[in-house]
Amino acid sequence: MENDLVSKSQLKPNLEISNSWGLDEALSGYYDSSSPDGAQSSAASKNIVAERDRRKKLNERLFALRSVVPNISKMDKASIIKDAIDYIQELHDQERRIQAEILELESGKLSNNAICDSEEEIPALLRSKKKKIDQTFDSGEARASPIEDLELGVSYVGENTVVVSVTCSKRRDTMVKLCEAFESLNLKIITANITAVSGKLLKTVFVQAEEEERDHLKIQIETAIAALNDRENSVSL
Amino acid sequence: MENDLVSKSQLKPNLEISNSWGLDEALSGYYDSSSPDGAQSSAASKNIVAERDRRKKLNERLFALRSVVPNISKMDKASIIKDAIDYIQELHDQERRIQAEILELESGKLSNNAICDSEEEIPALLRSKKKKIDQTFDSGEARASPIEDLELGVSYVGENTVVVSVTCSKRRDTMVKLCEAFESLNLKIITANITAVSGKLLKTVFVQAEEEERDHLKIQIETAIAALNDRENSVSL
DNA sequence: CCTCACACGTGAGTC
DNA sequence: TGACTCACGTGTGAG
Repeated sequence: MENDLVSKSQLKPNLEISNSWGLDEALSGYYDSSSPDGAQSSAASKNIVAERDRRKKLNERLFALRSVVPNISKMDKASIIKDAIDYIQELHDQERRIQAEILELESGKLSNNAICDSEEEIPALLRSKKKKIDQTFDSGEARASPIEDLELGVSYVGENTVVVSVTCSKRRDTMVKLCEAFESLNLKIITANITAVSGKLLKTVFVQAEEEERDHLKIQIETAIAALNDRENSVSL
Repeated sequence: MENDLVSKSQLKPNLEISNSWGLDEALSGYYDSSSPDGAQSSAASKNIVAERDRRKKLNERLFALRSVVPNISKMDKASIIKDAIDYIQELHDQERRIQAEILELESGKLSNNAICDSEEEIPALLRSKKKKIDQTFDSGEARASPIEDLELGVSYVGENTVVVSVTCSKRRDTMVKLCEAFESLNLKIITANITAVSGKLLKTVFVQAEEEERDHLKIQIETAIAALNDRENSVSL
């Protein structure tokens, strides 16, 4: 029997959930309502059908969520949520950049329009990814970055724990930016510590993660920091 | 017994962001694989623990989803997803309008005459949009979470050094806000350290200052943090 | 065989 | 009280 309404039957955006199993009716009328245990089972069956209903509603919502997120990698229940989270964060990022751009366009009104290269901002995340990569590459050479002399170490130390250590030179708001970068990643942070001493800034974060996530984590962090640098460049505060 | 991770936080608006829940996991009992019932229970317990793990992961994801959505009405599992859907759609709408606006601004930039003097250039569209952007942007990634359970200690320790220690509960972006508060004061910071552990946040700052400046410094810091909270509050619709 | 993801029924807890 | 949500353990089917 199909226990699963999400994986196979609803591969397309067709939203007909409908109950592929009609068992609920049979279950409710199955027991005798006159006997005392019948009353019990009646209450129980109500609970059952209510719970079933709740579960169905939750699934409907879940895959309604999937339908508003553009690129869903896997049909996995957890992956759907994860993709939604990533998508929202990307939208947030875009929003940030766009807002900066608008601010510039508004208050700037200067003849210099070099930064806004008339590239449409909203094409979607498919291109935004490309853009991000480009930005990362670009800011790799840019020396005007707010975060300088960056050194990033990501190592697995056992017990599902990855230790991330960052050192960079301390400038104004560097601390803030680093914190922002890490907060934006929604990691499972066990403990974090950041300390500034003699012009340097050291940050150590214990993250709960598998060993296999290490490389991905590192790339994530690099990207987040690069995005910060890029944001800084485009805003040119 | 604790059967649930949400109900407690559901009662009060107090939200534990980081995984206050993910502590227990070390239970993995090994049975002898040679004995038949041992194999049985081993398989069963494996299944159990796997399922439990899956459920936990799903909850974490769900809850991470909640953390990236600004205004969550109810802590309900289904409501979280619903709010996320609404929020994504809202962002989509906004994106669309902003794109139109940027196009308009760019095209108008060439034939500009009186720009940006006021909002007249962008009739009413920008106003609503702008408000929304500010709102979203101001709250950073997500919800408005003021700095709670604040404890502030300022003491002179000799050698022209004042030690400031702050403890508060860790919410989303609390770290960022605290750093912002301190950066805004332009203190002569000798060394600073901030660490997050088990839902709490501890910050220690060594400031070069005279003993007489102590009280003033304390008031300054209190004011800065209060200003952060106020700024957060003023976003309310 | 075993892992993964799921739906299910049930008891416990809340308002 | 009953109408809700939730976590749990279990059975099942796909890969």
